Amino acid sequence: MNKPIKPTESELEILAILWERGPSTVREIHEILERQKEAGYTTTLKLMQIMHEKGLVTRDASAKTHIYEAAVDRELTQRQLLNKMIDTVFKGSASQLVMQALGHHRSSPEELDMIRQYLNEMEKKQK
Amino acid sequence: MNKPIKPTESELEILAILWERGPSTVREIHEILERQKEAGYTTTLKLMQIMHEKGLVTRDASAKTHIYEAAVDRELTQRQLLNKMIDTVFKGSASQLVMQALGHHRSSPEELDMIRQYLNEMEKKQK
DNA sequence: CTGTTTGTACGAATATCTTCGTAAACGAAT
DNA sequence: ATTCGTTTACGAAGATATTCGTACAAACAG
Repeated sequence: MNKPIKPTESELEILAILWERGPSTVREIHEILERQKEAGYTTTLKLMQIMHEKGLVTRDASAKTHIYEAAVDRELTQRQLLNKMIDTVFKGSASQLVMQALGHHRSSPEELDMIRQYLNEMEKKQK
Repeated sequence: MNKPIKPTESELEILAILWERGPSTVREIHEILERQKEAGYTTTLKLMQIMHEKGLVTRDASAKTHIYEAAVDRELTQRQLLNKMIDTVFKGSASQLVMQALGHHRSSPEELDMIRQYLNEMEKKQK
């Protein structure tokens, strides 16, 4: 079993931005981060340096302004976080999580259709 | 907006047990906890005392052996954790979370049926 | 070249979480 | 009453996360 990726709250916020934008400078990340929460520039910098030490991001330091990129796979991270959550908070029942998620995060009919399709495919494959 | 419930990892594990068992003593919780992870008794005790300070649990201290009970609603907590996760890690798309959850946490056909039913009901109500 | 801006590095203060040792209180058994 | 096992209270150490000030380097403007 691979060691689980366990980013902290703050690290996750940065990862999310990196996943969305692709390779970015500290300043770019910082500016987006600032919209969501109060933060000093060096704070963001330090966080990203730590993430680099931990291997959560890679960086290109060839130019003066370094460019950071997510080093952990988005889907893999999502999956790990979800599984942990299912285990602890939903006593192992994924469907309970699914219903809870759908119940309170108003989804469009299109999204619901997509999920329905997905369900059908899953059932086919299971045979 | 109510202040979000933000239990730590360890606190969540304890809450999960309390939700499952209902009111319990420290020893009862500790014994279950021990099956999942290494932990000293006083460690569990301290955690639950802190949770009491934070208002995550209530306790009946009338007898020598105190009895603890979850003070935060299970569904509400689940919802808040999920919403946060959807926002940060799934860029706001609940359906993406749903598919990710279903895809990797093999669910039984019964569970899938339950979800399908749930989807239908949701769509009806939305009209 | 000199001063200003923009960036990284580093270290330290602070906060929060986790763990556990030790002591005191209590009840039950001898 | 003394002892023994169980429980709570308290405090502190260790680990991890968060925040930011300061120093130094590079690029840039004049």
